[in-house]
Amino acid sequence: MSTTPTKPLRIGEVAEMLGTTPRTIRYYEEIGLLPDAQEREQGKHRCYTDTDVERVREIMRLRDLLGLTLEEVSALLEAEDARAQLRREIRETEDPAEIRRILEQALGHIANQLELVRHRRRELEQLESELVAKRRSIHKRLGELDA
Amino acid sequence: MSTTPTKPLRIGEVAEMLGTTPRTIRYYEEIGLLPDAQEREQGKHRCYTDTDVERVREIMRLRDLLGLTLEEVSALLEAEDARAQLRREIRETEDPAEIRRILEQALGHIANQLELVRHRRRELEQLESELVAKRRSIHKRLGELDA
DNA sequence: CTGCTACCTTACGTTTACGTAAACTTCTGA
DNA sequence: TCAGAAGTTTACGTAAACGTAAGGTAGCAG
Repeated sequence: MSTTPTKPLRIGEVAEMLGTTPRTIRYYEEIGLLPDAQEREQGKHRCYTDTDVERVREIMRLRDLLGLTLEEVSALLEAEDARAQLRREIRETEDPAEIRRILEQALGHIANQLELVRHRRRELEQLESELVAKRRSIHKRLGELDA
Repeated sequence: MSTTPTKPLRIGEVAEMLGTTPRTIRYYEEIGLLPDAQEREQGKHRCYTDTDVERVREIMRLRDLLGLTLEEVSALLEAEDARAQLRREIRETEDPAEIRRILEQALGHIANQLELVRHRRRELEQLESELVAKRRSIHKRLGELDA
């Protein structure tokens, strides 16, 4: 997945890629949504991998599409965190029971997200069909106007 | 306003029906999203018809599902406003050309809303399928763990 | 080395969408 | 009629999610 050693990105580049601002990314780091990348020394420039970029994109998507607060996003993203942790632990041939526990936990978090997403989608579909009905009604009246 | 003479509701009832607060409804009125119902005299209680309730519900839905600001909602709801205006004008057997103009305008606003809704829905579906993929991947790894 | 640009930290400012409090009034059931 | 619940106006408060400005630094091109 992240096995491709891509050139590290600076905060401005990441921001532009995602249609946001450096301030927003720093803010996410500030509130703990993003890890202080690469144990940076004070004053040094932040640099990001494309895995980091994906995480920011995911944050913004959950925020926008589900209308979650950043705190709620933080809770939901525990699944990603668990998977990341898993990748680290797997390298050390960890106890299979522990691996199973982590996987099952991630599964639970993903189920939560899916529930939210599907609920939202149903609501949107409802709204969409109401709009279509309205449009049809108007078209009908326009037709009657011609008669 | 509506043809069914339902018992007028007070602000607290409306709020509870919609899972919100009186303050929110007053706020919507304050910023012009809701008309100051029924040319109320200073200090008298507000009262609402079920048409009014529907409007508030619609506002909240657009706000939540599409993530719009109240100002943006206001712009989108011009379609409803046009339809309401239409109903008034139709009673006075207005010029058919004018009616057609209003209808076509409402049609445009509804098309706007539909575009927004559909775009959102597609994004949600994308997110949903990614989640399903992740889940499948985890299940697969759990299966391998058993082997 | 020099200069320029993007970045860093700190800290206060801003907008949206209400929450909350106070002092008073309108309604409604007994 | 009258008490108490619910409503009204006015006005200040607030939380989330950044924006913005100031004063200094890192990093790279030449």
